[in-house]
This record gives sequence, C-alpha cells and structure tokens, in this order.
Amino acid sequence: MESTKLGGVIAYIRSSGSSLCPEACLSDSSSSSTGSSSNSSSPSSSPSLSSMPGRGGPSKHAQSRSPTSEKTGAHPSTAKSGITKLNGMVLLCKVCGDVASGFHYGVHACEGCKGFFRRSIQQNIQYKKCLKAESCTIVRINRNRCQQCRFKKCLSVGMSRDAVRFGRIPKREKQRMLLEMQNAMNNMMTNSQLHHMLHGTQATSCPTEPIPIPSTTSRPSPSPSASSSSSPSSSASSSSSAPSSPQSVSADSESNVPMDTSLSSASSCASDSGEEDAVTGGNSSSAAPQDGMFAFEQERPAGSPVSPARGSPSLGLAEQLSQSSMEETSEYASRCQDNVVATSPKSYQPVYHTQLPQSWAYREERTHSAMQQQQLNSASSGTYAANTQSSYHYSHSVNGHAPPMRHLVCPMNTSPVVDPRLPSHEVWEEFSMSFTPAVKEVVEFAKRIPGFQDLSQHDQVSLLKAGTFEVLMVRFASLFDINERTVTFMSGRKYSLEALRSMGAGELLNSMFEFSEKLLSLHLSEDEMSLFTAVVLVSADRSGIEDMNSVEVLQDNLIRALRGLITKNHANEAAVFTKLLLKLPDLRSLNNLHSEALLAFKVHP
Amino acid sequence: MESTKLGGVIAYIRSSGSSLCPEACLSDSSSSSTGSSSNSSSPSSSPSLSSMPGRGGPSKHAQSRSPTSEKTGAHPSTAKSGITKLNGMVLLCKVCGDVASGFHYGVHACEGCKGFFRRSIQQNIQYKKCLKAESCTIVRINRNRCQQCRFKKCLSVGMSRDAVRFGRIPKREKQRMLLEMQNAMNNMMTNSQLHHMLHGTQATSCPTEPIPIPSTTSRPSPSPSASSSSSPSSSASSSSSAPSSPQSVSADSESNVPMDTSLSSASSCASDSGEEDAVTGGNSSSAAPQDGMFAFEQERPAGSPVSPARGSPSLGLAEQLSQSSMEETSEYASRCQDNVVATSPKSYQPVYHTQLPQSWAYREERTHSAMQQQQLNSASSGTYAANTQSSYHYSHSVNGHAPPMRHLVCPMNTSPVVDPRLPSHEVWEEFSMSFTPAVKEVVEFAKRIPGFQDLSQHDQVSLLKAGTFEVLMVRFASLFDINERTVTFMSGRKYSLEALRSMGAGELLNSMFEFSEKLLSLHLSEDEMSLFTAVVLVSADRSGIEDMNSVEVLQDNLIRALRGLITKNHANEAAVFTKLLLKLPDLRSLNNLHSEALLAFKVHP
DNA sequence: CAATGAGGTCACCAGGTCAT
DNA sequence: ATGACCTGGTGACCTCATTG
Repeated sequence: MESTKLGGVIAYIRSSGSSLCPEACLSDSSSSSTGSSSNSSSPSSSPSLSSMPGRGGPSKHAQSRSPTSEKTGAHPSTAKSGITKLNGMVLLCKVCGDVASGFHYGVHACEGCKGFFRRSIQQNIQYKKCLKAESCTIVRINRNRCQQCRFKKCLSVGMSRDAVRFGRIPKREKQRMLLEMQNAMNNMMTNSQLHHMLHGTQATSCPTEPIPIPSTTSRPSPSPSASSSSSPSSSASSSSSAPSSPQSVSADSESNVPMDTSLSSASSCASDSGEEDAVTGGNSSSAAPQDGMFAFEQERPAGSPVSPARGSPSLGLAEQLSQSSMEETSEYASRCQDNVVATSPKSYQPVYHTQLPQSWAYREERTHSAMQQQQLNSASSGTYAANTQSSYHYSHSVNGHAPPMRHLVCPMNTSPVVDPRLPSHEVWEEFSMSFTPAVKEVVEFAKRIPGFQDLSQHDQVSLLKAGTFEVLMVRFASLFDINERTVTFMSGRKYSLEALRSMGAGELLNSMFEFSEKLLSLHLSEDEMSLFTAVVLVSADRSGIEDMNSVEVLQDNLIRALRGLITKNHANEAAVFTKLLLKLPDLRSLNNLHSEALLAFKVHP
Repeated sequence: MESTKLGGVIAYIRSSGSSLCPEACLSDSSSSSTGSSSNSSSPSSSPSLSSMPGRGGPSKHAQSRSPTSEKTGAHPSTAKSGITKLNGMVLLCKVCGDVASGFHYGVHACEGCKGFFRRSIQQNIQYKKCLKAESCTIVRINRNRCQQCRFKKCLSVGMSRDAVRFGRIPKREKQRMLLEMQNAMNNMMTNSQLHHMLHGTQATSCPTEPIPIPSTTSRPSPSPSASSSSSPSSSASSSSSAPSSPQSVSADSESNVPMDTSLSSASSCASDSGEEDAVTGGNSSSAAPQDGMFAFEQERPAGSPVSPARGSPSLGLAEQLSQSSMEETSEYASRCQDNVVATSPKSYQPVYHTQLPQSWAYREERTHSAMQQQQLNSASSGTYAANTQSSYHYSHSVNGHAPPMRHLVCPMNTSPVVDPRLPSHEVWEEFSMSFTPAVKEVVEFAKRIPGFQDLSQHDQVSLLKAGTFEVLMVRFASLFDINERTVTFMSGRKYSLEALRSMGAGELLNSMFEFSEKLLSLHLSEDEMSLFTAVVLVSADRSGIEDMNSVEVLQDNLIRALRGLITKNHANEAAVFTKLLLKLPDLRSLNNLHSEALLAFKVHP
C-alpha cells in the first residue's frame, strides 16, 4: 500500500517532474497559437501527477478485467490490469508516451495510438496535411492535434501490420526487457541527494546545481522535432543506455515515502551504497547540548525572540527531500526514451516521485495541465530562501490583489499569488533552487545535533524526510504575526489572515496560525527553540526507522537537555515543558494537513 | 475549502431517490459474475432520470438524440440525454453553472461555454476590456455580458486544449468522481449521529433509527430492479437494511473523512442544531478526576492490566462518527451556490457507500466492483463488538488460511480474512452494527470525562471525530501481544505478526505493534490508562475546534491529574510522564497512517 | 490452457454548422 | 456572436483469434 497511497496502478509515471516530460508542453491555450511551436517549454508535471485518473496524468487503464485472481504482488513480471508492466515498471507508448497497453503492431503502444494506427491502415486514410512543419512532437496531450504527424510517428517508431506478434511473450524476450529496465532503474535511484547533503563532501554546493541534468524544464529539446525516424529501433526498444550522463550520480533521492507519514519506509533503498564521503564529523553520542550549540546557522536579526520574515534564512518545504526525484526521472525518461518506465507501486525501488513535494496551500480543483503545472511549481517558488539568495524574486509579478485565478497560498512564497504568465519552466527552476537552501539548512542543523550523526545514515535520512516540514514550521512560526493576524511573505509584504483565507488557504493556514501563536506564547529563548527543534526532528514519524532504539535514546537525551534548560529559565517549568511536548502532536497534525492538502492538490489541481 | 474541492458540480437530480447509488450498489452484489456481466447489469437508475424536472432555470436539453443505443442503463454514470450525469447527479458547467453537456477541454462545461472557449482559442480572440472590475461573476444568465471575464473564468477553471480527453470515461475516473462527490456530500453532512449519541436522549437508543432517512442506503440493497418508481427512497433502501437486526442502528456509517485530519472540519454543518435533548448531565468543570472515575464501562476481565480480546467491549473504527444524516447535505447543497448544487426535489441524499468505513489494513490494488464492495464492507465487519452483541458471528465463514483473495487485515475484525461469499449487504449490515457499540463506548467514555460535557457540543463532536481512532488504539493496545508477536482477533484466534504482514497489512500493523509495545512497557494502571485515554481524546487534532481555549483548559486539567497519578505510582515519574506525552505524536501518526491506508483503499480498492 | 494482441464497439468529445 | 446539433473522430473495454 504504501506508495500506492495515491495512485495505485499506474503509478507514477510522471516523468518529469522537472522538465522532462515531453508532454505537457505545448499548450497554446488560447492566444498565441504560435506558442505551440515552443511547445516544449512547460515543465510539465501535471501529467505527472499521474496517479489519479484524473485528467492530468497519463491516461487511465486500470480495469481489472479478468475476474480471476491475480494478486499482483506476487509475480513481479506481470500485473493484471490493462497496462503492461514489467516487474512493476510501466511501459510507455512509443508514439506518445502515454501508458502502453501492450505490444501493438510491433511496438509498445497505448490504446489510443493502437486504435489510431489500426484505423489508419484499415481505411487507408489520407490525413490532411500538417499545418505546421510536419514535424509535430507527438505526446499524449497533443496527439490528436495533427493526425498526419501522429501517423508518421507511428510508422517511424516501427508500427506495422507486419510486425504484429501474437500469443504470449517469449520468455526470452521478457527476460531481456526486464534486465534492461532494471539497469535503467538502478541508475536513477537511491537517495543519493540527501545522502550527499548529509554525508557528502560539502553541503555548501547547491545540490541541484551541479547536476548535469539541465533539469528542469529545458529538456524537451532533444526529442522535439524529427525525433521520429531516428529509432525505429528494434521492436523491443529499450535503449536504456544512458546517452551521456557522465556523472549520473546525483540526483535522485527517490524517496517515495511521503514526507511524514512515510508509509513505505525506506527499506527499499537498501542499496544506499552509492557514495559516502567522510565528513562524519564525530560527535560523541553524549547529548546534553550546550547553549546554542547547534542552532540554525543563520542568525536571526536578534531583537525579539524570533524576528519575523526578513532576515530569516531560507525556508521551504523540504521540497528537495523528495523532489530530486524528478530530475532523475526525467533523466531516465530521456534516457530510455522510448518506453520509459515508471514503476509501479510495490516494485522495487521506489522511484516514483509520487512524492509530494511539500509545499503549502492550494485549493480549487481544476485542472489544466499547462497552467496547473505552472502553478504547482510556483506554489512554493520563491520562498524565503530568496532572502538568502537574492537572485530570486517574483515580486515583480505580484500584483496587489489576487487574480481571479487559482491561488496557491503559501506563506513561504514571495506572495500568495503568482503570475500565471511566467513561463513555467522558469518558475520550476527557481522553485527547485529556492528550496535547496531551506532543506540544506535543516540538514545542516541536524548534523549539528549532538548524536544525530551517530544514527545510521538510513535513519538520519528517514528522520529528515519525515521531520523537515515540522522543523521548518517551528522555525518559521514567527512569520505569523499573531497580533496583527498577518503573515509575512517572502516579498516582505504582509497579508491579513482573512485575506489569505478568502483566497483559499483556509484550514491549513489557520492551523499554522494557531500553532505559531501557541508556540510563541511560551516565549522560549533561542537556545530553547533550537533544542526543541532538535527534539522535533528526532521525534519525527518513525515508520521506517531501522534502529528505533538509538533514535529513542537520542530523543531522550535531547528531551532531558531541553527540560534542563527550561527549568533553568522558566519559573513554571513543568507547565512550559509539558506544553512544549504537547506541541509535537500538533506539529504532526499540521504536517498531515499539509500533506493532505498537497495530495488533494495533486489529485485535483 | 474542502467541500468545494470537488468540483462542484454536482446537482442532484435523481428523482427517484430510492436506492440511490445505483452504481455502486448493485454492481457489487453480483459478485460472482464479476467481470463482464457487470456491464449490462445495472438496472437502474439512469432511466429514471428522465423524469428530470426541468428545473427551472437551466437551459433546455432533453433531447436524447440518439435513437439507438440507450442501453445505457448499464452505465450508471451517465445517462443519455445531452446532459452529463453521474449517479443521478447532474454535472454543472464549471464556468457558468448551467447544465454541463460533457467534459470539454478538461472541465465539465455546457455547450455554450464549450463553444465560446473553442472560438476563443481557435481565433485567438482578444476580447475587449471588461467594463467593470474584471471580476464579473459568470453565471448562466449573464455569461454573455462580458466576454473578457467569461474567458478568464474559462481559463481559471482549467479549460485548456491540453486537457481534452477523448474516448470514453475510464471506469476508474468515474469511480473516483463518485467518490469525490460522496466525500463532498459527506463532509457537508453533519455529524448528527455523533451528536445524537452525545446529546441525544439516551445513548442507548440507536441514533440513526429515529432518523427518517433510511440513509444507509448505501447498501447494496435489494433495490436493484424496479426500485425506481416506487418510492422515495425510504422504503426501498431502508427496508433492505436490517432485515432482522433488531436495532437497525448504525446502518450506514458513512464516514469518509479520514478520522483525524479532518480537513474540512465540520464547519459546513453550521447548523448542527438538529436535535438536542437534555442529558447534558452537568459536571462541573473541575477536572481532576478520581481514580477510575471515568474508565470505560465494560470491565476488562481483570487479571493482567489489559486483557486481550474476549471480554473486551466492542471495538471498531469510529466509523459512525462521521456519518450522518444526509439531510443536511441537501440542505447544504441547495444552500451553496457555486457549482454544486441543486438537487432535485426529493432527493434525499446521496448516500453512496463509498464511504469508507474505517477499517484497517488492506492492500493490493486491484479493483473490481463486485468484489470490492463486498470486501470493503466486510473489511471491518464483525468486530469485537460482536462480543457484546452475541448475535453476530462470522467465524463460521472464516477459515484457517487466507484465501487467494484480497485481504483486509484488521485486528479489530474477527479474522484477518473474510469470506467473500457472504452477500455484501449482509456483511455491510453486520459491519455497521458491529461498530456502533465501539463508537458508543468511546462516546460514553468521553461523557464521563469531567468537563468534557462542558465543551460546546460542536467541539465535543469534533474531538470525538478526530480522536476516536486514537482512543481505540490506546484501549486496544493489549490486543497486540508483544512477546508472542501475535495479534488476537475478535474471533479469539491469534495471528502472528509475520503472517499478517505477509497478507498485506505491513506498515500500519507494524506501527501499531510498536506503539502497543511501548505503551504497555510503561505498565500503567487502569486508572492511569483511563486518564491517559482522556488526555488523548482532548488532545485530538484541533482543526475545527471552536473554543480552543476551553479544550486546552480541560486538557491541562487532565494532564495535571495524570501527572499526579503517575507521580504517585511510579518512581521515575518524570520519565514515564514524558514518555506518555511522547505517545501522542505517535498516535497522531498512527491515525494518519490509518487514514491514508483507508484512503488508498478507497481509491484503489 | 493462459497469456496476449487484433479488431470491434460505442461512450464521449473537438469542431463545424446554422438558425437565432 | 451564440449555442443546440451534427459529424468525424477517439480510445476504454471487450471479444476472439493466435501462440507458447
């Protein structure tokens, strides 16, 4: 169930996250039809959300026609439903990239392209000439826009009546495909990114940056135009070989464990192996921390216990923790161009990105690939992080009043509203980068917690995955101004709670407000806050923790230290301490609320 | 926000009321035939629609153009005529609210808006500026008043060329939509049932009973065939209900809101009003409880701190908490403008069963209406409750080893497996009934908590909704035998953790086990457990609480009392106390895990 | 047999039409 | 310009033939 949480069968195909996904692109909504040409641009995603049958994602499929048994899990190699899977990986249509329903006319293709090709040849239809350059890129979303090009693509990928293959798949071939896919998969997985941050050489470098993958966005380029003829390739396809990717390394952290309530646990990524640099700077496990010993690096402006906004270090939604996955995905996708893959739930490694990036609000159910993606991205773009990295600013696109469009209210954004006109790829890029510092900060903070690094790397990662949101929530409680009932956005602009609420950021925002209020009312000193934050982190949801005991011991030590500190500073220590502990379940709820909202957003963007 | 989440869109037309959810219901019952048959089967509904009242306003439609076909009956989801319906509900145009003619450019839209949007993008028209504030509300009657705003609205609701969907609606999606609608409906419905339990005359009487609405409906009821004409719902469905069951009680139990993280909160049901009887037995607000003062009524067999299974009172998943009458829904529907909407005359309410009973584990993603329904039901059937109500027993249907079918592992069940052959309605019935006692017990327990009844009724309900699962988890921690690593099911049979896990109840079960282990290791006395349980309840997720302060005060008192008690009984009081508090976030996570699993189950049964 | 794909079917939708 | 209708697809599912 785990990963499945959201979608099930189809599983995350979403290639892209970032850029990749060929689809999505072109939109053209309205106006500048020309736009189409650009087609590639949008980062896509939306489709990615796949899972849900909803429009966004790849098509559907899922029936389950055969009455018979089939307990999926069992045989890795094939699953039931209409979609063709290979060991948990979903095959994609060679023509349009949608989920393939089988091997049709010599190629893995979706029902749509299969039918289209059948009709084409049966009736020997002569499609009318392409209006453009006869080189339209064919992807799920636009496959119906130019029949001529679609047919051409069909032929180019090798569809032919002569290529039909009846009967069951020869074992040999199956085996071979499997191998190829696994190879491809292996290249993309693991949590190396987080791993890097934690145990890598230097946290300093921005994780996403070094990655060769142009990531985001850009990607469409390769395939665009004529791709066609290129690879009729062998039927089977899989040219899994990685074109270039020199380093390949990085990237991916495929967590798929939903940030907090990690259902699936990270177990899967057994092979964390990968690289591990030293740096384990050793702290003895003794816990009792010194004052300020491991506070967040960036200092708060001083002054009030917690000063608001400006000056705060980056902030984000732990996005990257899960995010990176997208890149790889994309990489992978492009790599095994044709039939990519995506893995389905219980398969191997996780990889999906199902993950939901932790971002904040949303609402409204519409859908709309082009826009939606864009907005999804922008949802968390421009976070406070921008303060740190002055380069990002969306402010210019922000206008005073909320546009009638969909809102994505997230205090960590520059503003509660985003200019929908921004090219989505740009938004996405900024988005990724702007979160890096936030996550990095949390990771660095974690590393400074005495004893944290003594946990197994797996558990360190698990705790971070599960707890980053909570840590950030505590850290940025001060963004919520209780008295004025406003939230300061990264742009420096303040919005009243009411205004935001009217924009759709109801419940979650409300709860965050309440939480902040209560937390701040305890008037903790910075040290206490840091210690509390540490407690929050090690108290994160434990599903998936390997060495529970160690975590508990650490938590115990931290709590003892916290208690000591509080006893020293507060008269009513017992009360304060208890209240603080009671914040933990609140944080957990908040985390869930957030995840749910995100999920809802994904499902009904 | 939530409520709307769905898209609005719905309107009830379904005149015939009766059984209601045609689709779901009947489909399943057919069980055996499974597959193909399903198709044609449905008797129902659609035809009836004809009656469609032309509602006053909306445009016309009514044609039924195609002479042919009309076999439709089969497909529940949409009926023939030009308008799109889903299970009796008419979909409305997301742009203007008129009756939608289908899913155009990614959203449900009417012919008018569809055409308008098409023209707009095809010709890349630049409409002239809005004369007002560029924020005209677009509704059917004035949609032609301002083109700019209309187009803007089109975009904002998500219309896009990229979102088009061809071909027939995937079953999956259809199902999902249904679910969403139900959810939406459910959310709006209130918690009248809980309300009844809390403030109703006597907890003894069954809540639903008095309610006119046969509700339940959901059930597979007999309705099938002719149902239509007959009567307004009531008759039909209700009858079906408990044939024998003395206490029709529970009946439906439609909960669906994930117990805890209730996003929508009860807000919608502002008018909780309904009935309120006295019984508010007044307790002064003084909290400090006496020993055992408000322990669960049913006594444990004595002996070990907590004895397993047998003897335990009913247990269930707080299912009923969320359920409620459908009446309000309708009320809500009519009230809320936006999309939603309009319900047809007698519409009683929706009622589907989609609901997911809060049950425990599951897994495997296949689908299959027939079976699925049945199993869904049985999922939580036969709970410990059976002990109390000796009349229910599934044991007979339980066989030692797991059948090849899908499993629904829930320790609260009689067994981890259920006989799929049981007629679903029966299962459902038993299911409902068996949970009633559990919830009732929790409610009664809550009422005995000093001060609880002094909270507003709304808040009492909210806390119970959010916390019942957690309370039950604490209460039944003893079902998990740590040493033997087994779980005792209601049938008295024990299952090893490994066996269960292999059946698919992985993570959740694991976490429950761990939780139980930790909790039991504290060796609390019964009184302490009761007090702790009380703390758990008042510490439930607070989104939606009106008078936060009162809840906090109460929590505070309870915690103080708990602390006192612990201090008295334990040497290492501080440690025990702290550990206890740290169980709260764990419970929250468990609750979420459970909700997620449930959700996943709903989505991919 | 059982897996698996070609074809067929028909629910559904983008677009085009044309009376209003 | 609008929107009720029509037409020409499209593609989710199903049936049936083919093959290991």
